[in-house]
Amino acid sequence: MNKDNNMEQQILQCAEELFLEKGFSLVSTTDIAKKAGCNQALVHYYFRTKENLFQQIFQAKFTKFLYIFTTFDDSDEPFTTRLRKKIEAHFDLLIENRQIPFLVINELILNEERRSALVKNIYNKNLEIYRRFDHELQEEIQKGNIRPISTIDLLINIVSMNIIIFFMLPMLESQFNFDEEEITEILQQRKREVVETIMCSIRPQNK
Amino acid sequence: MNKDNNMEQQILQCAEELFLEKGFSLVSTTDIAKKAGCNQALVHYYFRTKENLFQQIFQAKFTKFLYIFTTFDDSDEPFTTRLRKKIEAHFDLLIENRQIPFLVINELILNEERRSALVKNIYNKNLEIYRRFDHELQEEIQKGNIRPISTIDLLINIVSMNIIIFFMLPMLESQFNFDEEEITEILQQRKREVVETIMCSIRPQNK
DNA sequence: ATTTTGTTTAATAACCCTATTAAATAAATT
DNA sequence: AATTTATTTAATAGGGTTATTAAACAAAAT
Repeated sequence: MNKDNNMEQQILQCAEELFLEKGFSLVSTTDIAKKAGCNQALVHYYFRTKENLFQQIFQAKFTKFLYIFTTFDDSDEPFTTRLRKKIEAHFDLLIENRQIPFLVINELILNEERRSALVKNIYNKNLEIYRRFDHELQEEIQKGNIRPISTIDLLINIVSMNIIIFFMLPMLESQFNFDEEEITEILQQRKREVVETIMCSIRPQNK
Repeated sequence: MNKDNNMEQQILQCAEELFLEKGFSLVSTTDIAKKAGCNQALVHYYFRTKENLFQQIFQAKFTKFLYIFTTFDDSDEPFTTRLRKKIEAHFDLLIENRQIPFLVINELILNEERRSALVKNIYNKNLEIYRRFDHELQEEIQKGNIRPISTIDLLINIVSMNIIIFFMLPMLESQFNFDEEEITEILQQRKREVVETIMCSIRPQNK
């Protein structure tokens, strides 16, 4: 409703918030219109279908969700230092977008078509990055700096431990009544613990 | 529709399958009736409301989901052996109920009332078990057998790594076309990896 | 100033949803 | 056999949903 911020943007913005909160199916175009302050038909005028609108939002969120698979730091710091930073960066990204894990898991499980489209997309785009990481990791294992582990298992471990706390946030907020400050602290602590757990878990056996 | 298996059971059974597959809101009482082979009104006759029907199913699933929080093995094996077994038992339970993680996460995030009711219930029922586990773990840490870690972080790590693969199953099945046998193998391998990761992650620093 | 284009709304078609009602059928009890 | 009770169905109220349409309004271009 800002003067040069047009209604199309407003709708997109409101839809994003609602979808993140409740997922695709629990948000109606009427809800979106109400929040954006416009007529329900306008949502369809700009985006034609609800599915369309959702796609535009979901794609970007999914990339963030898989950050750990889709970025590569080629500075000359040691591997473990870079890995640690990558885990932290992923976690920080999720802190800024706390509902992403819920949205992604939810829609990916529920909607076969979405799954199919996204997986292919991401897979093709990031294969090269994955290969470089894979190569580096297996080299470190060869050198005996890291215990043997498959690249995919390690990445899955990281993603899983990074996202889990965000599934628990609604509980911490509404059941245990933590306030925003406490939640921030819990998240920071959890981040440290994930990094610690991962780093410990890849130490070679004989060291 | 079996002769002594009455329709009430049939409805419950079908509802369970559908809820596990799609969650509460994407399953209608009409869907349930169709699957059970009866009139839609009958679902309401036996269970009055859809919410009611769902509750009966969800409660049991939730307990399984938190198995790791709600069981205690007091055999005289060493702590780490029992921990390993507990992780495996939890994972095996999820193998038998693969959609539980999705259902639980989904409904717990979406529905404040469900959350509230269940959390209190579980919390009260299992506080004693949690305390015993906590006591044992911290004792092992004192003895230097395990690196310092909070009990809750350890349990969260286990749950998170145990459940994540079940979020990925739909993708493995429909996108990468793994068949049932391959999935079984993937799950077994993932179980081993989780156990390995956890056991490695709690080794004391100096060993 | 008027036409053209873009934005927004009210109205509505064509669904699907839960829950209830009364009526029909089947089973159990007297 | 007749009556009571339990099971099942058809019909429907009252609500919500997406998407489209035609009409109203505003802005830009001629």
